[in-house]
Amino acid sequence: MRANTPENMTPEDQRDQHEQPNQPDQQIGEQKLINDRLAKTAQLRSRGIDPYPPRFDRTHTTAEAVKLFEDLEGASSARDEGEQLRTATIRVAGRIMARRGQGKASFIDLKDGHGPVQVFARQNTMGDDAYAIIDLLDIGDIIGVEGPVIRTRRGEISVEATEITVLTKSMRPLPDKWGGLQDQEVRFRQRYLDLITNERAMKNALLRSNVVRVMRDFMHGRGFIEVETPILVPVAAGAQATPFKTHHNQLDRDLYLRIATELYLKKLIVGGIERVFEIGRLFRNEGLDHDHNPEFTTIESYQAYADYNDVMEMVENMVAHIARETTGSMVLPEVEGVRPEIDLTPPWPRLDLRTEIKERTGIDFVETPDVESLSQAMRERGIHVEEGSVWGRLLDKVISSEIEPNLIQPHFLVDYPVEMSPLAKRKPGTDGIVERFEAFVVGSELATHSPSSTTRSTSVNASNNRSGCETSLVTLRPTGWTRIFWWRSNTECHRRAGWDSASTA
RNA sequence: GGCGGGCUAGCUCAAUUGGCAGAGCAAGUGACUCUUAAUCACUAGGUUCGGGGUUCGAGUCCCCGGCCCGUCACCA
Repeated sequence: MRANTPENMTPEDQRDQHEQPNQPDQQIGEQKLINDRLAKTAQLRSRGIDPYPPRFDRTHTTAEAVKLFEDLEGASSARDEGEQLRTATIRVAGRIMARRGQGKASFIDLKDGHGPVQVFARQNTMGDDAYAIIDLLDIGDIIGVEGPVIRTRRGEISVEATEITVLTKSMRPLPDKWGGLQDQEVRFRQRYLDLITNERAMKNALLRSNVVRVMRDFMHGRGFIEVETPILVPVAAGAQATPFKTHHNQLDRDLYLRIATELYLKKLIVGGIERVFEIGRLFRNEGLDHDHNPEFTTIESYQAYADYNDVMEMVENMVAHIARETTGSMVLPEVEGVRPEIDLTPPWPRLDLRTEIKERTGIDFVETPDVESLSQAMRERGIHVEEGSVWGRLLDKVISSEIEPNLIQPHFLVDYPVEMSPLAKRKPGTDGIVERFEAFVVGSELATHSPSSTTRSTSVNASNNRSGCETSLVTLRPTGWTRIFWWRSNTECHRRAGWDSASTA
């Protein structure tokens, strides 16, 4: 819009015009918005107001303020009709999310960590001088509000301001109050903006904290003790993944960031602890996408004298318990267009791997015992065959592309061929089958009890350095093990719908 | 790494066949003492991701580069 600009002016001419003395305040773009706020900050200071005071004595959260009024309303019932109810004076604090001027009155939507509350500010309530501060407020500022809680004529429970205190003057505009912040990169790199703007981001952060707390309680309730084991390790053992490498200067020695917690937990079992778990970060130097972050959190547990049936029982009960404790139900509601309702109620079906593959694809891995026959069967069904893959790797591809995406409701796949997990416990009475399971929910892997070193064979262990050679010195008891992946992405991960969308419940 | 989609005002998004770069929110000024996506009037705000090319004329077409998203592959 250049209504005042002659059509034949170049952009340079216009810029020159902007810099002329009669338009000294002309600013462009975002800088103008910031300068407006700097000017308001200066005005606050000139009135003797500190725009960044050191503390504020809050008496109520927004949620408590609303409840305070509701309790008063409930107690006074209908007999005080006609008289406006008014609580005692309280003080709330939060960020200005929106404001609506109405002549010599204003409404401010205030949000703190517990939710929103409306502030109702009137000039004849606050007085002319105190009300004047309204003009110096912007969306994004943090303010403290003192006054009683009332219900406005239109029914909104509001703090009726007698005094407003600027706690933090904000310099940059917030994202659109209605459209919010959409750019995923900005959301992840400026997480604070996402938390301010998108209610779901805040809910997810709180949900995650609850998930961890409940998970921890669950494990303690089952007699597991929690430990922390080394993250900087001389040998990155316990999984097949590329580790991050680092160096300790004083020792002049290369170290690795752990790729699993497995080895040290196993040592604790050897040492006599019977049930142990660790929640912590693992680091894997590999590609990243929405399902894979180089650093991610797992819980890993070991339970002496247990087998994979015991561990499956634990996993399904843990997950269902967490869902119930954090969302109120073991059934996660449908997310439109993303996934159907998910029922986590145990027990989850145990699917025999061989049977499942046969039913889904027609491939019987017992009848395709070598790379050639399995590759042939895969090609016939249009499954990508990566040249040079070993047999176990090929079968893993069949599972991940044909079985896993279909396991929307929670399931366990059990009893894997030994070629896929050469170090796992053999299943008694079978030929070439190991006691391995993987749990799947919403088409992706949730937990595993698998490949390495639940065996107690020293010879096998000694042959595989990365799977825990040190434990081969002392024999491991029969032990059940699991590793549960969750929130592999540090950032919000919409494809992990099982956890993520629980927050929308 | 392959293929596909995208990058325009602080934010969310338009722009027909290549023909004057727009709107809503946010911001500024004014009106309004019960609004809640407040309303009304006016104002300002642009290196259309970067570079090169074709053209009378490029947000639009071509080439090079960057970044984001999706997908397949890799990886687990």
